[in-house]
Amino acid sequence: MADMKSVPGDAYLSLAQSYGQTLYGALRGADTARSFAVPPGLDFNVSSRDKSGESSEEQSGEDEDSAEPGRDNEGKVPGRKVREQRSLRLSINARERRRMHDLNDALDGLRSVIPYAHSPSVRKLSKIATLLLAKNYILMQAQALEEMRRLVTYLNQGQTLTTSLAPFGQSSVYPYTGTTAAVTSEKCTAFPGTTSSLCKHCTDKP
DNA sequence: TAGGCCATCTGGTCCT
DNA sequence: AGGACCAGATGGCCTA
Repeated sequence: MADMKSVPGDAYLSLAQSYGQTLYGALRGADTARSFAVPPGLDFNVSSRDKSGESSEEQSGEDEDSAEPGRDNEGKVPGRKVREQRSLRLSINARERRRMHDLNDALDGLRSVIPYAHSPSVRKLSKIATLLLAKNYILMQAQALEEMRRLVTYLNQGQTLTTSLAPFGQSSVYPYTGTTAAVTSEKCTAFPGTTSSLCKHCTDKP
């Protein structure tokens, strides 16, 4: 929570812009549809009520009335306050639901850009796996970028590779060992279709 | 059947 | 006051 609050305004804006692209996006696969499906047991509060809007909320208010037959001095509709509270609660619930759907849309967007097998036969990444994989992917990209920078610097120092070039990272002239290129071909065991260098399970192995 | 994952509800807190 | 965010609780679904 503190982390969220500490995000600089500009960063938050840029995040929000990309976030808005996925907001209410039309791309909702089968998995997403499953995620949005309302559990049968929650139908009372969610699906039927949200679809019919306010009228259904009033119906729940009437339920409250029957349970609470008291009448105030002003002759107001019995349980009106209860009904208002119920209505407020339902609107808060709907807002929270929408927020979580937006969060899931963002996670889907994240899944779509990190390298793992996106075929239907492969199980969708869990939320935690998505975040961990994304973090490792970012770290790996940063490492690769740094390595490329060092290579460019090295080449700019006047060294010419006159001899036949060995595959990247295995050159006898280039002093830095290519870790990323070598590792990325290995497959992860925890997340099928993913390279092991992205997976904490694999990278943590001794 | 236990455990993992998920969606939803709910009450609390903070911010505008 | 209303909205956003968060965390805990709860129950459903799926898989090993």
